[in-house]
Amino acid sequence: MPVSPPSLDSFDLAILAILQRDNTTPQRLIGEAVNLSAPAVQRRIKRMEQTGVIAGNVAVIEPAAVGQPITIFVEVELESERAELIDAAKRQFSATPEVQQCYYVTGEADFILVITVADMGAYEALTRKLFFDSNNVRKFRTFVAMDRVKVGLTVPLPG
Amino acid sequence: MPVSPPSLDSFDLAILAILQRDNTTPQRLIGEAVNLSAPAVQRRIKRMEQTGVIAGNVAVIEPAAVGQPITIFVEVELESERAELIDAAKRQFSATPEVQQCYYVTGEADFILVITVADMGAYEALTRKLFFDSNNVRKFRTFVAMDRVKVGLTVPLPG
DNA sequence: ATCCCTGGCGAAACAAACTTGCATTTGGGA
DNA sequence: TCCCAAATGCAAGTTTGTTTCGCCAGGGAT
Repeated sequence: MPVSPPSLDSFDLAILAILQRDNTTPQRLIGEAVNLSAPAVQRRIKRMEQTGVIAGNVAVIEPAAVGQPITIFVEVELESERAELIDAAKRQFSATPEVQQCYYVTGEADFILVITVADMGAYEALTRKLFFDSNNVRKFRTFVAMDRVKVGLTVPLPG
Repeated sequence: MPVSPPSLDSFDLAILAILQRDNTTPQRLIGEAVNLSAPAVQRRIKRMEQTGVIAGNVAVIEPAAVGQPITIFVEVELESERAELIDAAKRQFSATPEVQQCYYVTGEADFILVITVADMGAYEALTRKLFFDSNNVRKFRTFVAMDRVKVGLTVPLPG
């Protein structure tokens, strides 16, 4: 929830570059890296958290280690694009834990989903629940990930 | 870098569920939530970090706040699928900062990319660099995200 | 030009969380 | 039953993060 129009200077960007790689970095070290005192770093981080520049602080879990070794992409095309039905789909996808990411897109598809499952049986069950039972899905295309070459939420930062 | 075959019990899973939502949660509170002492929580976290169950701890940055408001999906199809050329593509995509995520997939495409850019001009320049100059890209399909409905790396946890 | 006010910074005191060592308990196997 | 290994809880020590304070620079009004 953004609070005010943030304007980031090069200090903020340098701090973000460190935090999006490892947010357990001590503020003292961040300060040394960007030439600022630790309290100044702390103030900037707090402000960026309040203004929503920093959306969250999370641990990244290896899916394979918790029994979800398969990552699948799905392009979903709806029958009807009525706003009401779009919203219903958004809500359903958001509420499904196996749906790790969901984007509403332009182009030949309406949604793109990133799904994490234990095995293909689980995926098959999920497709039935999400797509066949929906009555508003015209078709969907499945891409199974053989290699998670690059994974993350890292954003390129200017400077 | 996994060290040993990890086996997670329900305590570990409960801890992970908390950390992948907010890894700044004090260990004392985690302990209260899962009925364990703070040091026990700390030991388990450390072990999961060493065994690679926890792949990292990162701050999530709002792309729009740092001048990268556009998210784009790209399906890439190569001319040749020789292993050597596949590897070259993996390396190039990995090394490109705008490529936030890259997966090597089965199906009608070879790669799926998640790209973050400032504007469509930047995307156009990137396509030229990544695809047209490559001489190994048969075609690619672009999907521009209108709504990032659900974003994250959260993994569904049993229990 | 001076005064005042606002915002940011650095230094130090303070509080909280993290880490470590040790005794105890629990569970399995001989 | 006895013993050993692993994990837990407790308590102390250490690091980290947080707050408070005073200082300095920039802007606007008098």
